[in-house]
Amino acid sequence: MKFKTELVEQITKLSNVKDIEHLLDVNPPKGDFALPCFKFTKEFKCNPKQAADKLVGLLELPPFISKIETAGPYVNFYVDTQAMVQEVYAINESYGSSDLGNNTTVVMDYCAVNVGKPFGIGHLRSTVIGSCLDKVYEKLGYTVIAENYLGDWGTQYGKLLVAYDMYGDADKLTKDPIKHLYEIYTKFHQNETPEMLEKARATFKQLENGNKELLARMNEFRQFTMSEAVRICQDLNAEFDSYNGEAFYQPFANDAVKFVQSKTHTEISDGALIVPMEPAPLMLLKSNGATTYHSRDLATARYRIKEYNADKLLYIVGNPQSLHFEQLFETLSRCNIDEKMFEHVKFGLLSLPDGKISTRKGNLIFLDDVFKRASQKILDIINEKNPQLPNKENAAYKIAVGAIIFADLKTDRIKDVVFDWDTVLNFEGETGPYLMYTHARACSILRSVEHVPAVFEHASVLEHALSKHLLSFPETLVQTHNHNKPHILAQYTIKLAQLFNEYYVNAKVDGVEEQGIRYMMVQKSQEVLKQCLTLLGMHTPTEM
RNA sequence: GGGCCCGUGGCCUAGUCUGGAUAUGGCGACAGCCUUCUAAGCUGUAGGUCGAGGGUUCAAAUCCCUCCGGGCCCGCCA
Repeated sequence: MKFKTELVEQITKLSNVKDIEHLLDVNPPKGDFALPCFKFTKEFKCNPKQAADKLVGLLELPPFISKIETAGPYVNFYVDTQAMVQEVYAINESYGSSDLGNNTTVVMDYCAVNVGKPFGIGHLRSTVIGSCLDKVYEKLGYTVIAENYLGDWGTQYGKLLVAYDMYGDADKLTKDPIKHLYEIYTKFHQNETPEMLEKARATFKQLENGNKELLARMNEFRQFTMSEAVRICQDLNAEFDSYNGEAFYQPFANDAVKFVQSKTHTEISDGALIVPMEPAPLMLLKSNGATTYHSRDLATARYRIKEYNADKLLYIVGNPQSLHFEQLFETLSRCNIDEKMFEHVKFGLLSLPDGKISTRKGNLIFLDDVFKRASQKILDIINEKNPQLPNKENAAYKIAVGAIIFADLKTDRIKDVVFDWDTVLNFEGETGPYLMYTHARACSILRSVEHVPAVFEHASVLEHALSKHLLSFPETLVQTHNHNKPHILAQYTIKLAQLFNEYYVNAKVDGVEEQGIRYMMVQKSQEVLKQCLTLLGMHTPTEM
């Protein structure tokens, strides 16, 4: 915010105290900005309270400061409401955009669906976090390449192929492919014997050796999986530039192994080729010579840097894989690739009230079912509150998706989440529907009230907090980007909605003297709210 | 045995990076507010040893150490 920047500049001039920008409290108990003066005592040779008084005397006040006062060791600054409202007036559809990214290219790896497995609520986290960061980075001037790194290689696909041989049904496969594959895969695990496992390994080996029949079948499974993923991701407003997965990168794996061998020390351990490191070595090749998850990831990283000209790679993958990525990044670093290029954007585990989710156990919750139940409940609410709303089913679905996305993005991604239907089906308070409803309310005013020019002299205390918050949107985006944490934006959006609703009930727009300025505040609030929702991957209904 | 993460009112949660004034909101509970732009809203009340102990500091939810509780991970799955 320009007010903060200018104030920091003025304060910085007065002493050698460093980093005033961080010292300045932007959300103090009194005023708009507050400066604690403890750090000035040495230079000013006095106590903190006297330092505060001295600073007030020395400071050349910028014109937008309407009041300044000391409170013990603090200096409190009050920003003139009218000055802020004038800044708000300048908000437009490119508000918050910047060239921070300077067109550097970031490859984001998220969603990562597995062939033959349904899109469960577990994949949701990666997808919504990744998609939000994708959009925020784009807005900040980065070129983002989103890759849905398909899980389609490894022994588990030997299992899937064997399972299909044993339990597969062509009719069921055409009717509901993903459910059927999931069924037979679960059945395989329930009945698994050492012989079956051996057969799965052998089958995968044949797949690796290029068995045409098996490859064709895998390809068929892959197509089914992808079309389902594309459909769900579309609903979630997540778009991918590539669906290259493990099978795609597999052919580059041996080259990657040679590359690592040429750059850094490797060892043979129990017949496997490893890069030794603490606390655990990274395995490049299994004792039978087969490539590993790690060698494919090394190949993938090299490919992305070379073919996509990536300057940065973000892996939006769950917490449990932390060690995997530490090992991967350490190895790349030993190969003289700058470690700073890589970041594991990790997130907490999603579990059910009765424990872990596992494809093998078959207790997965299908995302479609969550959408369905949430839509139904929202449809009931619409029928009760606004039965004449056009296209109700469609509206309910979009609101439901927004509710589910927001529930996930609202809290720090690092925290584990226990899936709970009551929470998911609550649409009041800090929820997606609350935000969308707030947006619809704003749109409703803009539709029904006449637009008249804003008179800045009508600015009052009512506009103060809302204006200040609107003006901190650009910093919020930068912070969201700095930490790769969508909840920073989500929390900002909640606060915006709260302030707007407060404004809504206290500042009537239609037919009052202040109509112009209030209409403008509603318009700008709606604009920023719309941007927030869009960046979070949610819809922006104009009525609901 | 080793490593990583989390712990904030009954429940969920912001703030921890970068120490600063009476710790942020929500759910649930209770009490109010629709003849006026959408009540999926707004206002108020009750509810807190910020897991525990020690240390650093003028100042600790925030930094350091120890411990406790929970989760996750530690080569031939990915």
